[in-house]
Amino acid sequence: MSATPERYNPRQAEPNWQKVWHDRQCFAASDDTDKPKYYVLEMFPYPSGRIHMGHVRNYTMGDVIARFKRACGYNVLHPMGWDAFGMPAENAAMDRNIHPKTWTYENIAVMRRQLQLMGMSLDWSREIATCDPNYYGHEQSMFLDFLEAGLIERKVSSVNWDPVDHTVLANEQVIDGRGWRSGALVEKRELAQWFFKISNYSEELLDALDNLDTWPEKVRLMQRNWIGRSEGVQFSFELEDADGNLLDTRLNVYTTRHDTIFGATFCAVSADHPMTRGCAETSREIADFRRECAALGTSEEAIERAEKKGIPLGVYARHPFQSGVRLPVYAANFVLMGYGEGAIFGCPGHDQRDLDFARKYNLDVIPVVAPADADPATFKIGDEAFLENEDDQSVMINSEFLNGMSVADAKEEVASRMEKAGIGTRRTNYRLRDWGVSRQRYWGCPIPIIHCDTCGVVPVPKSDLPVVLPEDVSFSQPGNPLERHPAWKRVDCPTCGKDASRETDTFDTFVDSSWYFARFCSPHSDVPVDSGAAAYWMPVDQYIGGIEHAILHLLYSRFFMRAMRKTGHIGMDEPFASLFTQGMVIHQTYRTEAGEWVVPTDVISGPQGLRHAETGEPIIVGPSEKMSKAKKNVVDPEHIIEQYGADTARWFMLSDTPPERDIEWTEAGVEGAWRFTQRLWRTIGEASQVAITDAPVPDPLDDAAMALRRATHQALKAVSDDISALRFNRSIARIYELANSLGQVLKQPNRSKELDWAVGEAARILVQMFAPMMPHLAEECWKRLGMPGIVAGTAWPEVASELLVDDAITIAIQVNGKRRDEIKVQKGLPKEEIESAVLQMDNVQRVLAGQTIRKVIVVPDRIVNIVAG
RNA sequence: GCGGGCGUGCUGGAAUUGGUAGACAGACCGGACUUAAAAUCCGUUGGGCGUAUGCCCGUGGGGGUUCGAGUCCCCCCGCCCGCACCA
Repeated sequence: MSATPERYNPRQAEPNWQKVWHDRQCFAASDDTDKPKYYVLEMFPYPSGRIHMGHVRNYTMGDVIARFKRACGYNVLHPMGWDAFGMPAENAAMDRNIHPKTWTYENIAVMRRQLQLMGMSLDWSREIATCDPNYYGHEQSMFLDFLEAGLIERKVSSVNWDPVDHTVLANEQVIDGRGWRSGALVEKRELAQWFFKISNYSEELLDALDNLDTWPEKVRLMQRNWIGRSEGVQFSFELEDADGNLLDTRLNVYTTRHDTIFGATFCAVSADHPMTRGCAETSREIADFRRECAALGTSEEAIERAEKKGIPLGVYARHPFQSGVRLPVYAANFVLMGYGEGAIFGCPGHDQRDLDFARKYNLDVIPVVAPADADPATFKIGDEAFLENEDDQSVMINSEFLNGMSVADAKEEVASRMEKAGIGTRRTNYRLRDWGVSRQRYWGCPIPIIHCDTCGVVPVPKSDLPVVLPEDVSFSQPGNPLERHPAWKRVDCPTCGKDASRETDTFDTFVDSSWYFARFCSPHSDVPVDSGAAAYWMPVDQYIGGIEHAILHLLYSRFFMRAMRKTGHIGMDEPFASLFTQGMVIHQTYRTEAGEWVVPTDVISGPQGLRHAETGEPIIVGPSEKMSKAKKNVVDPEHIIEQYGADTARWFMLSDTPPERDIEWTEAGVEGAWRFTQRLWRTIGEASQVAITDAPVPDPLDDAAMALRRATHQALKAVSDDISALRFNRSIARIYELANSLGQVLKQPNRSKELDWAVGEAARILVQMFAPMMPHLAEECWKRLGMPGIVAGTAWPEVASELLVDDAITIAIQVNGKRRDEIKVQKGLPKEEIESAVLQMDNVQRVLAGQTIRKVIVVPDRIVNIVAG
């Protein structure tokens, strides 16, 4: 890749233009509130070490939007920061004996430099890192405000506990019931933890989704399901013992299928239900069963997939409407304590889990809903529960006073009767649970709470904030270093002055990322968010990130805004006006015959197929998967930049594949992008030989000049629309088209003056159009064309709308739906005239020979379809 | 288990949202240039029949609605993702 004068050399050009942009402070967002604002934000990265291709894709998309909007006259905020707390830093500390802080800041330095190499138009003066006390101190202060506002509570919940590492494990860290690092059998353990009361906002968070109409439908649906609103009835059963004696406790259950009450044949309570706990004290079997359930883990998936099991508790529930009918009460592994009342009645005919359970324990299965055309006497349930479909005309059977009713009517009737009898109430229930934010870890934001033997839980006074993490910690022993720190924990109680101890739990890192976007508005303010700056910049106009954050991060952020509003920190509810979720970067996987993963740079193709570059072993190609260190199918962005330049990498990321889909990184694709940068350079070089003038449009224009102008402005319109809609792949196809047209014109000898004028216009607009994608090359080309200033400081060109419509258009002619010919007509020609012209055409006459015309459909400017037979 | 998504040439994808399927790109093959290679330029490429400017088939499979379906509806097949302490 030696630089000849003919070739564009990104290694020289890119650092040069990056310096120019920096010196001119092109990308610093001013707080000039007179200008219309545009806030574009990509999800900030975790500083894991080096940027990866996923970052390149994400940040390139955001940068295209930022540069485009800036050119369109907006005051653009495009900041960057670091989601800098989290477990990998602690893992590094344990594995490599490096302090989490050192590790994190070293990574930040590397990644900041790499992002700068990419030519991102970021406002670095606003950079924040969540592990900086200047950031997390404000987080602590908001926590105290939330606490005072009643948005936070402390309660006990169960976690996966690794008894060897003395740490809580994420579900994904539990593999076959054992801790991923220690291999120890994982226990369920009850811990007192802090919760944000997000469930206070269940209904609001759900309803407000309707207004987020520029979010992907998929994400809104995922959030709706996550919040999980259901309409049902909460009611209580009377309980009796084996001998039929009434007990003094009742069993509360929640159900959405109260219509099936006559099909109930058992009750089931969670293994963590107080009733089960009570029974476990006197029964060894029940205690064992509880232990078995605990080993299942806490994930809903594991619980639902597990074989349905239970154990009788020796008590019976009296049917509310059928005296003498009693239902055995089981503790069961598929009933979740966190949902509803942690207790259900089982109706095996109409719920698959209940049916599986009933079959296992030989319980009765009574069908109570049947298709309208079924015979109630013979309708039976086989291996599949009969579920009511939405449009089903099902009717109630075997249900006394409900017989013959629809499911909806039966629900209504049962709810009313229960309310009248005083045993139940209608209730809207949500699946959304409160957000547990306590983490028993070091590298996170300390929770600003003090525990005092006398005063109990005492908030740290705001004047004592921030509670700063101690740096002199060791990771040589398992467990949380804060727990065993000699001095940090000890503190005087702010209320009574006696010896007390600090909370040693830190926040879930989702707390850090739930408000960083608001902090970017005023990153140096001495309050969490400056209200004036936030009122101007918020909400984020375009948020871009991975689909993996579709639920938690986005839902927590939506909650946080509401909590911040309630405590006076911000004046709006929704953080992200528009959301875009981009796909992953994937790559083929390579293995040796022995099954070892091989990095792509070690694979060479030779006459005998793919071989290992060093050992010569044959290489087996596997499917394309998300780039991961584990499978070694990674390509290092910095390596690509060194080889081809940032513009080529950026261009490749935007070409061909729609941004929401997974993109496959291929060497051939990168080569193609590289060749195109060179082609643009040559084309612009040739165009620069033509005098570029700012003379007005020559009048009249010859046909060739007119055609090129049309192509230019049609491309400009399409590219503008496509960038606005984040359809980068389509805008790139249009740029190729214009580059092709311009290249063709430049090959023509003896061009007219008018055509050369159009060449100048096309070249100038072409450069501006690809500038958001390949900003360095664009600056170099701009200079070559002799244009004043820099592209980054130049307004987006205006579309000459009179050139967008061709006066003659080609429309297809179909006979019986099959295309037979086409006709070129004046745009807007009336139906009748099109019809008569078409019917006279030779091809049409030929195809129609001997047939009767039954109907002629003419859609002006679109199509003609002749129905004949 | 529950919930969601996707399926178009050899490949990535496009299709004005019901109106000429395959834009644009990659790859391959052929040609030009070159001592040669690279680069560049030109051309071919969904399948089948065929002398044809012609016909038939074709958007995972099957059925339906419609003058007209890649697009809308129903059923089926295949692949992928999420499921609350990874971030």
